[in-house]
Amino acid sequence: MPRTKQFKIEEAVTSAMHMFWKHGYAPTSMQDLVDCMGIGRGSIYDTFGNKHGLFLHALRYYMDRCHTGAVSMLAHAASPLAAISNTFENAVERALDDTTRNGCFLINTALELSPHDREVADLVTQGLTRIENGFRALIEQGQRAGQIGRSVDPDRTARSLLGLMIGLQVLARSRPEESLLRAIKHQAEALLQ
Amino acid sequence: MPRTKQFKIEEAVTSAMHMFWKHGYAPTSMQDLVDCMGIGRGSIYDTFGNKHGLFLHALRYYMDRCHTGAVSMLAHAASPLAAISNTFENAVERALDDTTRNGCFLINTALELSPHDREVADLVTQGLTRIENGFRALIEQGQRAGQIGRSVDPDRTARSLLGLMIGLQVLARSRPEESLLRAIKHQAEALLQ
DNA sequence: GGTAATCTGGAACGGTCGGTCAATGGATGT
DNA sequence: ACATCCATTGACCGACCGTTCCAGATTACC
Repeated sequence: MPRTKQFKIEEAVTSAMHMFWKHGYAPTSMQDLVDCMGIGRGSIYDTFGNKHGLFLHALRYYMDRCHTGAVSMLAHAASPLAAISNTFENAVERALDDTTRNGCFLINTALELSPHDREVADLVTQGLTRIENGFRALIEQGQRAGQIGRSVDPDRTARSLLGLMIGLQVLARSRPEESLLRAIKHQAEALLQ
Repeated sequence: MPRTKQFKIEEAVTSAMHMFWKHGYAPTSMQDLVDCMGIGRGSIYDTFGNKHGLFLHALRYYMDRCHTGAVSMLAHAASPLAAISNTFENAVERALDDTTRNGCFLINTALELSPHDREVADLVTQGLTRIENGFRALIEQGQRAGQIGRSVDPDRTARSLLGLMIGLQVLARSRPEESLLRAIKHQAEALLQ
């Protein structure tokens, strides 16, 4: 009966995500989004409600993508310790390759919108907690495997790793010098001795 | 001959700084600034050129204030080790008191504008470098005083402390839970053993 | 092929944006 | 007292904001 959607929602959200990721929420105009998503204004409003709704979709999509990416990376890692190390190594390499200095969409959003936007803040908290819990689980696995010392406190160390990862992502966007990023990665590994 | 300025530039910049600090650059409108600074639009443009110029003034003012604050704090600290510990403790306490979740203006700005604004990026780099150098100097002082072990690498540890401090400030704005902030502070101290 | 349902792109909306400017006001030197 | 000159103000500007709406195109079912 009805005409079917002409665009792939996922592709549209992906384009919007990259736009918001690079420029942030406020500086991205609906016209920017119309241009980069390749669909009309009406279609955007019909599908996502408004700019804020579209942003939430983009952020959720980013978080899902990161989550599945992390899960598959973890599955291929040689050990829990290697998984953590790889996570930081990936972040460093992405930061050095990334000439557009995008950093991490979740963390960019945490600073821009968390204090003023409840819905976004909830998503951000959920995302950060997931990272923290991932680190903790890996530490505990590593300890059970005898690869990480029992003297390492899983709670506290997971939180410290989260702190270091956030610092890394902020520097990736604002001061992406290799020596700086590598020092932080090295420190993350040192916490697990 | 001429009429003298009716408002104190420093007070006006202070008001603007708090506005930008809380809301960021883009979401702060000139009308917001006119309202909070208590002077007319024309006076703002005469004195600071434009919105961007005013922002640079506000950021420079913030950095100077932080710098002098840090210097006086350091002068009163019992030791280099205590100075670093106090720096983190202050950050934690400010984050817990700060119900408006402002975080650190420099770091908020690093994420919002550094990739897209050369002048701001230069200021941010300078600010971050100053923090890093401050940590390194304190570590070296602590080592000379025999309070910090020789096994601590000043370069790498200063960079790690910078990473942890950034993480702390991001979390202050996005997820200010005491246990989280305290874990990071604790880790900062642990790096100096 | 008719028809109903939906998608689509763009014109148009009121509001707000950053920025300008002419008129007013007030302090100083004569 | 007056002339001078700058600070100050707020009305005003064109541009752009997010959002709405609609006319026309397209599709799936009868």
